[in-house]
Amino acid sequence: MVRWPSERQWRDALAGQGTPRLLLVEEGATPPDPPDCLEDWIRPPVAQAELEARTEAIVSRASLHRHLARPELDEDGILRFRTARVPLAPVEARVTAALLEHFEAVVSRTALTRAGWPGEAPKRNALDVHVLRLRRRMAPAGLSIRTVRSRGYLLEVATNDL
Amino acid sequence: MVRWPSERQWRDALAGQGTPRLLLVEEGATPPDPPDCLEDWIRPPVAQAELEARTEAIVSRASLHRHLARPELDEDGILRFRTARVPLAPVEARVTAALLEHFEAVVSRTALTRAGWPGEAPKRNALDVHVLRLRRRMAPAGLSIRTVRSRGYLLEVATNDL
DNA sequence: GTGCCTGATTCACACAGACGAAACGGAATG
DNA sequence: CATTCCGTTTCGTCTGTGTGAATCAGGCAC
Repeated sequence: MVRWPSERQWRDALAGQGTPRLLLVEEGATPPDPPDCLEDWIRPPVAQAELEARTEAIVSRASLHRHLARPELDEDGILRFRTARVPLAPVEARVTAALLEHFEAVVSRTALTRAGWPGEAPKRNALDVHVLRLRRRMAPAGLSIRTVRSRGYLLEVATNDL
Repeated sequence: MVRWPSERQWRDALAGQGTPRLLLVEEGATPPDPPDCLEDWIRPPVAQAELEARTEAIVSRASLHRHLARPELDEDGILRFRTARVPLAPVEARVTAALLEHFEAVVSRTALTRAGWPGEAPKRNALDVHVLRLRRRMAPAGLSIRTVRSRGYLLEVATNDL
């Protein structure tokens, strides 16, 4: 539940990660063009029943929309998740493929290194840097890479905690 | 625009064929669970602006939902997409045809080159320039060509990000 | 706790290669 | 003719990738 337009930033963030949202359109403002099917709006004041009905409706639509529940990577290095398409560079694509083979599970640094550089591996830091870059690329698509110290990394759907 | 629940049957029919619809929920009735993303409802009386905004929103969602609605290119080199018609020059038309065969997927530069110049290919930059020109032509029609570095290009529906 | 070691994060930089854009001139079209 | 089409050259920009160094963070020894 987001105020519009005063909380526009938050709304964009939610939209980016595919979370359903209900906008409370403030006096005089006009509702924005919805970026997906998981957005609705109301103009307060409004009856409790109306609010509940609309909430239910978007949630219901959300469940219809769970097509790509897990990210997929095609052979051309395009990562698809929900409605997002993220093009990945060659090294990043290979590393990501390794992470996807164990989605939501830990993959060791050595495994990622082998995946990313089939020939000879560069210095240790190269992998770190690629993980950093991957994180930035995937963030808008609602994915995140979590560090498991001294064990490896883990690819997961971004959560909403701050 | 359908009354609910008195015209339930009609609504079901529209839903069945995937037509966008706006329900006018009658006094005392509760809006139904939406069967898809192309349905919304309002409870009269309602302001004209509100009505227009909601109509626009479903239509906009409808266009997002046309994964199946792709641009088409006829044999005279006219590209059609959503009401727009864009005439293409011969080379551009062949390149575009190749892009359309893999709509929303990557097509390599070499594949595009083969498509555009069945005989002998010109220099590397010729393709770049044609892509540039194509981009300018298609932009008004709501299409865009995305670069996937070192892999090729990808034709997609233009998004409205900033 | 304090201090230290090690692993992780992040930045800034260097470079090569891939792309993009503009401008030019000639050929084709109507 | 006036346009449109099309290939080339040139040059500037952006991206992918690896490296080194500074900073941060967790955990262990004391």
